[in-house]
Amino acid sequence: MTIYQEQAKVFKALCDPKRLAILEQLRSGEKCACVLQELLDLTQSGLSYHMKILCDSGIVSSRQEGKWTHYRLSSSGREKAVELLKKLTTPEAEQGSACGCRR
Amino acid sequence: MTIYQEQAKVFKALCDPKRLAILEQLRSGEKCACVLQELLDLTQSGLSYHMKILCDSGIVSSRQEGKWTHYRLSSSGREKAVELLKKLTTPEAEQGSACGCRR
DNA sequence: TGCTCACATCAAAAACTTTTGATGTGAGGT
DNA sequence: ACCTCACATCAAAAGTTTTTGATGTGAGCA
Repeated sequence: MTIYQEQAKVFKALCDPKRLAILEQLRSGEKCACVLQELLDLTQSGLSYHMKILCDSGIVSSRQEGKWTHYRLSSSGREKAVELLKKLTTPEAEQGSACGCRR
Repeated sequence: MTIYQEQAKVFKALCDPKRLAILEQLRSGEKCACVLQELLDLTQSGLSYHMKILCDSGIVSSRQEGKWTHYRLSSSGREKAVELLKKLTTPEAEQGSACGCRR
């Protein structure tokens, strides 16, 4: 896997409308799989597929409680994603605390 | 087009390895199409296809100079993308300047 | 132990994206 | 006016992702 494919993973997680709808639900707090499935009208295996992609990307984390799986937004995942996005789209000279001084 | 599809557009731009390689080239400064094509060993129509996606997403902007097209990173595009990413992945309660006070 | 429920995994089909090679378009030079 | 160069657009093929329905797995309860 190239570095570009590795970096692309978190953005792939964000580029499907159903996954964005899942994230919107998680913004209001932790939800278990069966609740998400019902709220978003997804099939069971469809939800499972999308949750795997979201968790693998790091922006969602999960917690088991008996038979149930609860999902929530991960703040460390968010921070990593934001940093990566900035890194990929900021000109070299401007990175870090851009100062503009000559030295 | 749903709001989710609209929001997904900027992340779609970021989730292809060739487009990430193009962004990396643009980080060191504006480049014209023919230079990018040569540096990244892409076909002419292939480059054109990817540049359209990058420009449509807002993270790259272009400038004509006679027959040549020059591409560069757009700082407003970057800022919008970062804001959108934060918005999509931050719990409702935490948004804005999170304070934690009771009122 | 055996049953059920919640979720994961699988394989095939459907939907989408990217690549390729051909052709279109418009700026600039002769 | 005509030619060439730089890039855009197109349509078909190749590749990838998503959906679907079936089956697997492991926790908890009778």
